[in-house]
Parts: sequence; structure tokens; C-alpha cells
Amino acid sequence: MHLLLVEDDHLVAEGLCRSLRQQGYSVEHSSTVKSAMQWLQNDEIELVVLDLGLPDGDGIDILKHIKKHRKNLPVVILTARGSIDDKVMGLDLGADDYLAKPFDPAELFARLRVASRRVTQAQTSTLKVGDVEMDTAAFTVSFQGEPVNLPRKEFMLLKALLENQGRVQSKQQLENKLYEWGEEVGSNTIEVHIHHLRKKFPKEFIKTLRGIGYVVGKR
Amino acid sequence: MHLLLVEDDHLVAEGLCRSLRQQGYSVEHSSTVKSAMQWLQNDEIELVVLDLGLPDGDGIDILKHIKKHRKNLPVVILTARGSIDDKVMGLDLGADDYLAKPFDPAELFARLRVASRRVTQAQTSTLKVGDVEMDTAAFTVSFQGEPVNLPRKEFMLLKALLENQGRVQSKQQLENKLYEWGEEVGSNTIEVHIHHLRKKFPKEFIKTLRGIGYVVGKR
DNA sequence: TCTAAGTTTAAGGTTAATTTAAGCATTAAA
DNA sequence: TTTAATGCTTAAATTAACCTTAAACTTAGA
Repeated sequence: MHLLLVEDDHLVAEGLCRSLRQQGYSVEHSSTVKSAMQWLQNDEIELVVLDLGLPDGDGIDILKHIKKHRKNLPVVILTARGSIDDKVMGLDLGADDYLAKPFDPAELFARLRVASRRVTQAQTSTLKVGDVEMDTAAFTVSFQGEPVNLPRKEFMLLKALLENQGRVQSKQQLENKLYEWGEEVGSNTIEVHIHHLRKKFPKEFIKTLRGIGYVVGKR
Repeated sequence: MHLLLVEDDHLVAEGLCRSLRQQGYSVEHSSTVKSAMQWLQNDEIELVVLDLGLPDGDGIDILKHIKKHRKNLPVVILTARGSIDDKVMGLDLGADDYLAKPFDPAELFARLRVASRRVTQAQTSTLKVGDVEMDTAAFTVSFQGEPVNLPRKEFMLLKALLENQGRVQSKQQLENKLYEWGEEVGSNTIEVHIHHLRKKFPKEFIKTLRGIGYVVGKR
């Protein structure tokens, strides 16, 4: 894992570099705001250890920069200043953690492990067929990137179709998905909703198979 | 945001509960390992503040249990023991942070904000959507640069919306975020708060999606 | 304690979503 | 090419969701 260490005190830096490498990180080191910024251009940096109080500027600026351009890059702040205000400020600006010098390297390593654990996690509940994309958690749908507003039943119907991409579903099956048991549907609701959906998407997006049902997607 | 406080000292617990609630958390409290475990069955707990050293067992067991069953649930440990070994152990077991007693409440709040950011994906303590800006740490909101005064519940509601910019949230979801369990909301509180918020911001800032919920921001 | 601000409740009005129903269009088989 | 079956379209009727208001209640601060 690639780590950027920003620290101006050469003695401290040297020691840290060595022990971080022993911990298995690939360490890049910079001692000025300027060079730190350059390193940050590099997308391969996955973790930053940042000393505030550098010779040519304030480390806080680096933090701001990171949080503006690479929100998900974890940053652990390292500093001599230990007042609570400083801590609160660093954390509120988006730092993931904060250690006051002097600190025990073991504690830094532990905190880095926590931070790097976080790097890998993402889960999306999104369905996509052609240009139509749905986020079932956020209740949003878009067509060619443009958001489309769907009422509840239309949303549910489209969801049922997208979840069964390429599979034909009868009106009866779809009805069962949209309505509670025992809720009698005495009419052609599904047809009507399909009609409304079709107005919002390309002509042939929802295909009809006469006497069988409806499909979406490849076939 | 739902928080579980595990703390056996009743005096401390009471004070913390109150101030955490003022910080906008819905706080559930338990003072034993057993009841903590029960609370943790509940999926909606999003954040845990854990005192080690409980009467009927070790808090570390709770931590282990959490990390086994709900890896992503952030835990902030709170304890009288302050040695580095303890810290390292707590962190390596998956705690996200560690505070030694006595601590300044402001620092706990700052660290909790960091932990909850992780849950909500937001990166800093300031949330911004359009002309509306919120500083969750300072508890302030502004519209077009002008400060807007919001009562606590309205603030929490707006926060829940801003944290989920572009994501539609149902009334039920919002209710769950603003209220503690056992506190049944027998009425249309959310609707009323939304109404009040709308008076303070532009007409279409909070959008309604009938039958689905409310959103703020892009769509 | 008292007061003012915040919060919840409840009722009635408003509007959008959903269902219904009827007539029109298309398909496939005789 | 006719016919019967199935699906499409439209608009009106119905229903459910939401908004608004005001009053009752609660809480926090002086």
C-alpha cells in the first residue's frame, strides 16, 4: 500500500520512513507543502500521514486540498500542537485521525491499519439496462444520465422489469409483485403503468410479447 | 443518527446522554454487557460509544462481537485505562477511535463526527447543497451567506437530508433518524418540520416525491 | 418557578398518484 | 379478409399522500 509521509523534521522522517516500510508500506516522503502537493497528483497514493507546521506553509492547506480533490483518501494528522481546538479543527476538516507528538509508533501503526481498512469498501444497489439506470436505495432513476422522476408504482414496476432483465414476465406476475396479497386488481393497471413508463423511455425499451408478457433488455 | 452508549457509571452516562442528544444523536443507553448485546441486535444502531470495564463482563467482548457481526459499525472506545497497549489492542480489534478518561466532551464530539462521517460518506463537517450550507460541528446553517436559525429537530432533519443529497428518503427513514426507539411518533411530525424548513429556504429546495419521500439537491 | 420557544397532535383542505372503464388499434389464426 | 383476442390509449373517478393551520403540550432557560 502506497503511503505519503509529509514531515519536515528530517530525523523524525527518516525514522518513520524506515519503520513504516517495515510495516509493509511503500513510503514516499516529502518535507514541504509544495512537494507534497506534487505527490498528491499521483493517484497511487492511498494513505497520507501529515505533519502540520511545515517550513513553506501550513499543513492544514494540504488537508483542505486533499479533501477537495480526493475525498476518499484517508489522512492521519501528526503534530506537536496538542490542544483540543487543533484536534477538533483537523478532524472537522476531514482528517481521519490525529496524533499528538510525542507518540508511540505502535499507536501510529494501529491507527494507520484502521485507516487503510477503510479504503476498501463500497456497495451499490444499482440496476442498469441499456441507458436506463436505477438506484434502488436512493429511489432514483436516470436515462442517459438525466434523472427521471417516477411515481411509486411506476418505479416498482420498472424495478421488477430491470431485476429480470431478459426474462419475460406476465402481467399476472408483475401484478403479484406490485400488490399485496388479497388486494384484488380488477382492471388493467399494469397496462396503464407500462404505457406511462414508455412515455419516459425510448420507444422499444419495454417490449411486449403478445399473450405472454413484458421484457426489458437483451433477447 | 442512532448511537448506542455503553457506560456503567450512571452519573457519567446521564450527562453524556443529555449532551449527545443535544449534539443531535438519538441515544440508546445500556450499562451492562448483556443489554448492550441486545441493543446491537438492532440494525439501526449506527455508532457505538463503548466504555470498557463493565460490571458483568469486559467491554472488549462487545467490541469483538461487533466486529464479528457488523464490521462497518464504528466504535469509539472510552476508558480509564490509558496505556498504549490498551489503545493498540482496542484499535486492532477494530475500534475506530479511543479516548482516555478524563476527556473533554468537545473532543469526543469531534471524534464522533469523524466516525459518523464514515457512516454517512460525508467528508467534512460542512455540508453544502445549493445555497444552503451547514456546519454540523458549529450547529449553524446559512442560506446565501445569511445565517438561518433552526431549532434542533429542524436542524437534524435538514442534516439528514443534506447528508443524503440526491437520495430520496422516506418519512419512515427520516423518522428513524430523528427519534429514539420506544418514542413512538403517532403523527405527522416530519411533514410539519418539512413545512417549517420550507418557509426558511427557497420554494423548491426540499422536493417531495409522493409516495416515496423527500430529497434535496440534484436530480 | 415562570415564560418563551420548540415540538407534537389532529383536522380539514389540496393535489398528485392510481385505478377504472370504455373505445380504439394491432395481431394472429381461421 | 374477417374475426376474436389481446394490448394500447385516454380521460374521468377515486383514493391516498401530503400540506397547512392552529391549538395543546413539552422543554429549557431566566
